Amino acid sequence: MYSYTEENYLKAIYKLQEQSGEAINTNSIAGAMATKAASVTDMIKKLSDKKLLKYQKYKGVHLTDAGKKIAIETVRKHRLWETFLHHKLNFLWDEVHDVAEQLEHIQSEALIDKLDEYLGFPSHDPHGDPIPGRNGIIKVTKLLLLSDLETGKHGIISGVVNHSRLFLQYLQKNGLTLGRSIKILEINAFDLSVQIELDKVKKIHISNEVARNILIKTK
Amino acid sequence: MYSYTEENYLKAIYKLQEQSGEAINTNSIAGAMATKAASVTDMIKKLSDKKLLKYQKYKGVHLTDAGKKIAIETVRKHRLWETFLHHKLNFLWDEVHDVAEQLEHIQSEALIDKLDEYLGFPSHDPHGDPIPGRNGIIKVTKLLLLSDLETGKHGIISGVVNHSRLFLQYLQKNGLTLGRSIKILEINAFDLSVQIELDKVKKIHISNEVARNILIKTK
DNA sequence: AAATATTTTTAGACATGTCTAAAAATATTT
DNA sequence: AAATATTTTTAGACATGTCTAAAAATATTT
Ligand SMILES: [Mn+2]
Ligand SMILES: [Mn+2]
Ligand SMILES: [Mn+2]
Ligand SMILES: [Mn+2]
Repeated sequence: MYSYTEENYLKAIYKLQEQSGEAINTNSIAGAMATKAASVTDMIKKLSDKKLLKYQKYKGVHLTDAGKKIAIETVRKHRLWETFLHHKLNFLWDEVHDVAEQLEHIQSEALIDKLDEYLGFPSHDPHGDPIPGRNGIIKVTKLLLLSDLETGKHGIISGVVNHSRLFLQYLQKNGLTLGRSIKILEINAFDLSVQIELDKVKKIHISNEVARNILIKTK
Repeated sequence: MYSYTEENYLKAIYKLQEQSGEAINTNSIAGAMATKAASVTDMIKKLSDKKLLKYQKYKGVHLTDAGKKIAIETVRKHRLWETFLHHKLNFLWDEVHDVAEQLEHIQSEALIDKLDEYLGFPSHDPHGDPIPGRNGIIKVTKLLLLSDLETGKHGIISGVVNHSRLFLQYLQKNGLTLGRSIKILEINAFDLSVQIELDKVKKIHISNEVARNILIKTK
C-alpha cells in the first residue's frame, strides 16, 4: 500500500510530533531521517497530496488521522517483531532494532495478527515501550526518570530513554535490565551521580547521564 | 547488499536454469518475472556488470557461481520463512508463499541462522521442497510422479509440482497432504485417472492432471 | 527598521527499475 | 537462398527517491 520510505517518514514525523506537540519543521525531519532538507520537502509534498499530512509552506507539517494510523501501525509492527526476535530467537535487546527496521515494512495483516497471538499479545517490547493494539490504542504507563527520584524511593526498571546499542549494552552488563527493582541509596550532590540498590542485594553506582536515561515505575 | 529486484531476478533465473540446464533466454525470464523483455535486457546488463551472470547478446544468460550463491541463499530464506509461517504461526500451506516472497529479502545472516535453529534445522518446507543449508548445499531426494506409478505400488506423498493455491487447497480438502501413505489401486485406461488408497483406509479417485502434480517417495 | 543569519523551497540532475515503439538480429518457412 | 516470423535489443520516456547549488522566505540581531 505505502512504500518503505513513506512509512519511515510517517513514523519519524509521528515520533517528533509525540515529543514536541507542535508542527514539525523540515530540518528536524531531515535530521531524523538522515537525509537532506530538499529531499524532505519533496517527500512532504507527496505525503500531503496523499492526505497523510497537512503541509503549509515554511510552516512545517502535522499528520492527519490517516497518516497517524499508518505511523502507529508501523510502530506496532516494529515492536512486535522486536519482541519476537528477543523472546523467540534469543536476540539480545541491543540487537533487535536494526532487523525490526526491515521487518516492520512487511505487508500482511494476517502475519501481524498471528505474530501478536503467537507472542501472547505482549503489552511491551524488549525496551519497555508499549506495543499499540490492533485498534491503534497505545496504553501509556506513567514512568519517572531514575534521576528524578529522591533518596529512599524505590521502583521497577521499566524503560529506557536512550535506545543506543552502547547504552543498552552498558545496562545489560551491569544487570540494569527491565523488571529489576531498585532503591535510591544516595545522591551525590556534586555530580548528581546515584548510589542504588539493585534487587535488594547488589549496590551500584551510576552517573547522572545514565540515571537520566532509565525509566522507573513507582507504586 | 543486493536489491529486492536483483534477488528476484537471480532466483527466477536459477529456477529456470535448474529446469532446462541450458542458457536462459530473455523471454522466459520476462515470463517468470511478469515483466517485459526490454526490462529484462536492462537488468541482465546490470547483473552481468556485477559478475552475477554471464551474458552474450541474443544468446541468453547463465548464472556465475556468485549469482547462484545469492539465488540459493534467497531460496533458503524463502523456504525457512514458509516453514516458520506454517509450523509456528499456523498458516495453511497455501497461504505461506506470498508472505515469504517479502520476508526472503530481509537482510540479516544472524536472523536466518537463528530462525533455522529455532525451527530445528528443518530439511523441507511446507510443500516438501528441500531447504538449502547454510553452505548452499541442497539435499535432493529422488521422487516419482504419482502418475508414473504402476498399479499395486505404494509410497509417501512428499512434494508437489504445481504450487498454486487452488491446487494446494484441493489437496488439503481431500487429505492428500505431505507424509500420507498412498497405494495405487487402479489406473483407468481411458483417461488415466487413478483410484488410490490413502493411509490404508480411505479410497480416493483423482484425475491424471492431479496425479501428474503429486510427488511420491517410494522405498 | 535595516542588516544579517538561518531555514526552506526550487531548479535541475542522477540512480534504479520500468515501459512502449522501433530497429536489429536470429530463427523458421517457403 | 530469399521471404517471413519471432526474439532481442536500443532509444527515449516515466516514476520514485535522492542530491547539490542557488533563490526565496522567515527569523534574529543590531
Ligand atoms: Mn526499535
Ligand atoms: Mn523497541
Ligand atoms: Mn514459495
Ligand atoms: Mn515452498
